Amino acid sequence: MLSLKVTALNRRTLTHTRVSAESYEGASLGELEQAIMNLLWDSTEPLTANEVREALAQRQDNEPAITTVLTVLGRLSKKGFVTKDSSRRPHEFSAATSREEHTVQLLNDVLGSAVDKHAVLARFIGGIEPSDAQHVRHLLQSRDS
Amino acid sequence: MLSLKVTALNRRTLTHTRVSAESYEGASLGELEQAIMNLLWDSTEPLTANEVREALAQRQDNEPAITTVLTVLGRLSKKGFVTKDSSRRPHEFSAATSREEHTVQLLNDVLGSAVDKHAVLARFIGGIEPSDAQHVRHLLQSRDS
DNA sequence: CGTAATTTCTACATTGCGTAGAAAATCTTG
DNA sequence: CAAGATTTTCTACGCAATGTAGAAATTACG
Repeated sequence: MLSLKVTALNRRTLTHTRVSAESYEGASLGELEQAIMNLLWDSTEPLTANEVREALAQRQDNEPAITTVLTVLGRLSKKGFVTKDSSRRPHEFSAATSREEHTVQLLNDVLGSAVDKHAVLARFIGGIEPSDAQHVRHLLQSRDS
Repeated sequence: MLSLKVTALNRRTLTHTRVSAESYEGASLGELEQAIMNLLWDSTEPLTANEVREALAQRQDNEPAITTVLTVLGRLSKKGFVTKDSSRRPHEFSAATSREEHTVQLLNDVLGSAVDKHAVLARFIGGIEPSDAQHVRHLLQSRDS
């Protein structure tokens, strides 16, 4: 997505124009970013920076400074993963998309990058657990047909 | 490098349960890394660094210095994506796994990181193209028949 | 208004990748 | 075998992303 256009410029700009290649990388998050997204996904309500911070501490991870939490939340906002409600006083943050949607996005990005989609699907389907296979069968039945 | 030791100490402080969606990040490659992997995947024979370099030039991409190619090949080796045959004089490099295997690995990593696998599969299957759905149907039939 | 909470701004350290020169190892050839 | 050519390793830089947080600005509250 974002990465593709820059690639073209890369030829001229030449050296030192670092670009994250694969589209699914754009969706890959750092450790703290991921941890925070998990909190937001797990919460039905939006969370404030302080609530996030406390939740992180509770989880026995580290307890980052509140500014750290805000910085990361800001970056996640900029990336479109988080929505910020600045109208409320302690600003409230929530996940922009559901966890499943996000995961599906990753799956589609990966599959979309496949040269031979059929071959990939073949191996993928061939390798999933029986219960999952059964599940997929049902899904396909109740799909469009 | 000096930094390595320090890094280890810092890591200890930050230690997270590096489980979650971490794994597929290890499989994400930079632009040049990806380009080189594609060359190796496209080639039936192992390639030398110079062959890789020339192929990159041919593809109208840039023509990196041979040392650059070797550096990247070395990194890919270290990551396990590339196998190096040092017994032959210009060392020969080949992809450690097939492109499909690699893609499937990515898919499984993503799916493995899913909290609610069924929900993810539901959305995923629900969203694929009809032709792919058909393909998956066939795959499932001939699966554990 | 003044203090406390909150948010933004700025900045530093580390890491991964693209990049490649310098130096070392190895090969080729006369 | 020596000297040049080729190949490989070592070292290092620039830059972007991320984790980290202090300083400063903003806003809320008594």
